[in-house]
Amino acid sequence: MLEIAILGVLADRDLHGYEIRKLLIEDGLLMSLSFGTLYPALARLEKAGAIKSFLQTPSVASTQAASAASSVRTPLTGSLTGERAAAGVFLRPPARSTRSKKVYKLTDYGRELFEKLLNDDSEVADRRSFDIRLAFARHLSPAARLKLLELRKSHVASTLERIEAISKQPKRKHWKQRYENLVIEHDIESMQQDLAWLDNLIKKEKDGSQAATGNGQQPAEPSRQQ
Amino acid sequence: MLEIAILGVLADRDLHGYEIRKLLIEDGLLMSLSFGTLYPALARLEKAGAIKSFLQTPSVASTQAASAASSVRTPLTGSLTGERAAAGVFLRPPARSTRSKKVYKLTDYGRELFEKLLNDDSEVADRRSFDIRLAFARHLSPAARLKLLELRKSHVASTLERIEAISKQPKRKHWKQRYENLVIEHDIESMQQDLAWLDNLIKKEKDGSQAATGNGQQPAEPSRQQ
DNA sequence: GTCATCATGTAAGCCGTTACATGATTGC
DNA sequence: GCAATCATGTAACGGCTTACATGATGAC
Repeated sequence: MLEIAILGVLADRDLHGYEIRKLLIEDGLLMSLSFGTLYPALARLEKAGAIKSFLQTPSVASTQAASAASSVRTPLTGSLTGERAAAGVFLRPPARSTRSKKVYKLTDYGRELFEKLLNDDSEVADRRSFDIRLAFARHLSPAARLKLLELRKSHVASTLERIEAISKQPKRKHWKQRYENLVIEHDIESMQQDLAWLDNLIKKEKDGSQAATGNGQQPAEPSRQQ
Repeated sequence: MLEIAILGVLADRDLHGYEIRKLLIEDGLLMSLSFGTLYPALARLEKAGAIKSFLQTPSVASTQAASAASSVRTPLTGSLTGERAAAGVFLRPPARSTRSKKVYKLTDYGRELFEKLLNDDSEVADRRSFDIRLAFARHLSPAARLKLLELRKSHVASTLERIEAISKQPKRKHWKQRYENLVIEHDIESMQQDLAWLDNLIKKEKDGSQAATGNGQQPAEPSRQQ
């Protein structure tokens, strides 16, 4: 889930860890994200070959970056600090911080993986997962988008049915006042709202899709990038 | 969180693990609960002295049970187990299965712990935790109940504000169409609904409380039942 | 000079899951 | 006889959190 989010933001542009977290949180995609989760996740993704890091110092750009990425832990001492000192004088780059950062870039495999994860419908059950996938839905084909929404809808619908069945259990009849019931009734309301929202999205999606196939526009995937 | 749920159902009656799970799920308190979570949790609670198990076999009752429980902690009343033994013989217990089960009983300490956890307001942030505590709210004093609701309300309200701020970010303006926005707008709607629900509950709670102090009725804890 | 923010990590631990192991009893 | 359900557990692992360790830089 975190993986998708990371790959998703890196699909638009290269970022370092700290920035990724900031973006994910400030844009409302994740309510919170600790460094203790993020950095190991980045390490895992890099190890898997989905992303590749390069050190970014004010002057040194991406050519050297490749070499830095190879070593497990580059001694970023002596020469580097020297370069930085020199560079600081001339460039005064991203406004702030000359400190070396590890900037991550999506690899080809990473792009593949992103698409795969985005299309993997096994996790519609979890709202958080679904939300993140929907947030990146512009990277999906209209058909895949519709499938995502329909799947989520059917999941919510069946959960709703299950809970409605519970709330109608005979023993609940004389529990009307109990707090248990308040919770369940609230759950039901929430799901009904979710369902209505999904229905609405599905409708819009179908309209849009129709329009697109109708007039040759392409609202598909690559149109968004920068 | 699981702990509260377990203690909560055991507050009403003695149950064995399998039954606890069934109850918790069938009553809609938990969407799912695996044995791999439940049994270790029961073991932890017993080790902590909050619950105490005794073996229940169709005829042979708890004289042996006491020894089976081994007691890391307080050796509970012998008289209690005696009563059980007698009951087992006469009552022809739960109709089914002669297989030995470990029936759990809340200890005095367990009742204390339950109350403490129920009154511990540190976890209003998580809806699941809040829901479970609300479901057992009949065990709380009217004042504590109100506090629980108010705290949850203030949490949801501040989260809502945060997200509304995000959705109003200038950069979002020209993102109207983006899927990120759909997700956020949906979050906002959900929270608004939650807030309205909470407001309603709080109002009802206050009315009930007022009525009680006003006319001498006591809608405190036991009045709610049935 | 000190505090907030930027920046990257590690370690310990909680909470939960699935999968595995085991076996009795009931209903068909 | 066979499948479903009852019943209790263990092992391995996943995902996330907090707390810790470290240090540079910018703002006041």
